[in-house]
Amino acid sequence: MPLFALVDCNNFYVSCERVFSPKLAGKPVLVLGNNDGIVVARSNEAKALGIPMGVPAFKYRDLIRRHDIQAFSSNYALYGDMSQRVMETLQQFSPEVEVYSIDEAFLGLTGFTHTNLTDYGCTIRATVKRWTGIPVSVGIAETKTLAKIANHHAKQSTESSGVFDLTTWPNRDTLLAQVPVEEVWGIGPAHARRLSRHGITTALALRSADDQWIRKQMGVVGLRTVQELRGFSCLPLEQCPPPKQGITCSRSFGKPVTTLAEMREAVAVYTARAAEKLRGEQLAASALTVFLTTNPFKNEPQYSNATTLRLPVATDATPELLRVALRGIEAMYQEGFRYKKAGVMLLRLVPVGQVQANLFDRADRERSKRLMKAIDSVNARYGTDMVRLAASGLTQRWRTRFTNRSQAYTTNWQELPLVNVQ
DNA sequence: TCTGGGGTCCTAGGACCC
DNA sequence: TCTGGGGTCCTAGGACCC
Repeated sequence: MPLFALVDCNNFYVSCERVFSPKLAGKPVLVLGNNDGIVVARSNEAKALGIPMGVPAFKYRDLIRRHDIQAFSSNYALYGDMSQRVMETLQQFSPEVEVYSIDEAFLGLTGFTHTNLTDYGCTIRATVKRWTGIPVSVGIAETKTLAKIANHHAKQSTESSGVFDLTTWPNRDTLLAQVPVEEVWGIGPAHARRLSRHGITTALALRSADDQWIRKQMGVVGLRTVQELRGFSCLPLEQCPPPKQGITCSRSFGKPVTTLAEMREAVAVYTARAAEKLRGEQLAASALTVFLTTNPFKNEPQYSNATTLRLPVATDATPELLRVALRGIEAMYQEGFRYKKAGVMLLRLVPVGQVQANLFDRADRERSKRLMKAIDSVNARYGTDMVRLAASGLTQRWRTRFTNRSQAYTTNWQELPLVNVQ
């Protein structure tokens, strides 16, 4: 029988901040997303004060002040590095580890029959905490979907102390009856609404749903979820991540954009950023999508559009991608709207070494490769956008605001934490 | 003033092929 | 009155995830 553990970091971004600011322990803490706009992580204390996930921070400004809640800008350099430390620590506990997201990993425990799995989970938890400072929860079950539920239970219940083994739990049905259907992995708002209209409101009810009906309503994905709830594993461990299919860079604007000149600048900045990521992954793009949209939350004229364009030859050079992206945005841009967001997606990615040449290709690819390499290394050393194309403009407008970002404690020599020794 | 960003997979339908 | 069947590829849209 297959067996899985889901190891999930508790309030991950907040926990990363706390590792380097221990005085935040026990206090309400938030981490905010792009331009400090919305809440992307909350400590338990902040959850208890009633701050939901994903809400705009400005709506809770009074509450934040009243309870002296610490609100950090997000610091992805720090979170990415801390994540890597956690994932490396987990490697020793199983030969099969799937890094599922920045703060979660599935461990294959199939064959660990002579181990007390609850004890094992406690060892994992204690080791990760000691080595990285990050608290985690561990859920163990026969399928990934059930391991998710077990993990959720481990986090919520006080007596499970962060580890929960569903395989030895005597009254599974009682537990599944307490899990709302929308909390099941793979059931989003749309499915949850449809299911509840048919009286299916808990994980237990979903488990006993009719296969034909599920197949028709929710496709094969939904059917897999139901089978997984029944204990039949349909979702295997994916140990080597599949190659990336697309690279996106998009942003909401701090202030609405109302001119084509500004829109061109924004698109130029996003294209440059996406192209940088592309080169970092040693990939080239053969197609590109640009999109723009107005603010759907506002009661004003709405317009959104997207264009996909092909590159004659797959490329990773910013100037080439930029020419195409600007052509796309100019074709779509309509005067008279207040634009809220735009973005660029690089698609049909191929490894740089395997680019198919084109008979009519006139570009000097060697030269542009050297140019891109020079720009990337200058920017890596002296800071983002130190060197950039003129189309990106001279203002700082398109840079994300971080009013309260912590230091890159673990990835930048200039920002190492200092310790006073008496 | 202020409502995220970056992904994946599946399905249906159209175009096209023999 | 009769108007194929089977296959592939591509795209757009919808659903989900963290």
